[in-house]
Amino acid sequence: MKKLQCDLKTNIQRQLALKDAIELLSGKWKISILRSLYLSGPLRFKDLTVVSGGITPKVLSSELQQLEENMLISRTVNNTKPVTVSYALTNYALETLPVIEALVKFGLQHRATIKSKI
Amino acid sequence: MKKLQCDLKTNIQRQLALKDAIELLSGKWKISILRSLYLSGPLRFKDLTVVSGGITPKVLSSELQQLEENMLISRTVNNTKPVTVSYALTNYALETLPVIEALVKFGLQHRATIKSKI
DNA sequence: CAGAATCCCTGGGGATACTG
DNA sequence: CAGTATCCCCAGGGATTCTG
Repeated sequence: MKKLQCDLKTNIQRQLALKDAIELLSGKWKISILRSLYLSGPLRFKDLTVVSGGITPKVLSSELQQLEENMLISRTVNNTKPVTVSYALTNYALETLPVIEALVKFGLQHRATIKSKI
Repeated sequence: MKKLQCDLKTNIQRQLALKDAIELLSGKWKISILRSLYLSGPLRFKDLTVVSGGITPKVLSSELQQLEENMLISRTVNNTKPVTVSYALTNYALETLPVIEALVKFGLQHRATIKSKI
């Protein structure tokens, strides 16, 4: 009984945590952005528009701001001739790598099973 | 060079796979539904509305249909007095567990770090 | 180059009520 | 109970243009 209550409690905690995580990472581009930064290291605004493939500046700007608010990326301005800005993963963002890896793995499996069905 | 091209190619594959996975699991409730089914085993429609907490029948119905289309859940009708319907995870859906677990883990960490900041 | 400003628009999601 | 039928709404996204 004690055990059961404890389990219930932790499950609720986990349910809430799950919702939080989904909320943080929700959006059409955030996870792809994180993965790009992980693979390529710090990238500039323009690079991200290219790498992400098809995202418009306004939307990218929005996504980046949200990611920065949640401490998942850092923004640094470089004093170059025309000003450039670099975005990089924070250490904290490394915690999201397992999520991304799991998603990629699942996606690959899914593509494989789909292909075998056709 | 050969190696680099190969890496690029697999990265593109992975990028696409990632997009697919995100697409499949996108939605405000899908992942929570999957987790509930995983924890509790097969559940009926009504149960899912309760467990998910606040989802309306129309939306639940929509989410379930999409999940079924993607072979992540199965729908079975039981010949009971008033008809009942059970939803269960497919074997295939088990592949999503790492994703869910990773999300929960991240969510818990996030809550911890947030709490420590306040 | 890095973005802000504007305008637009679809659909995901919700509230409510109804049916078999 | 297990949904469908309607109606509704706004926020997430997008296209385009403009500025420092």
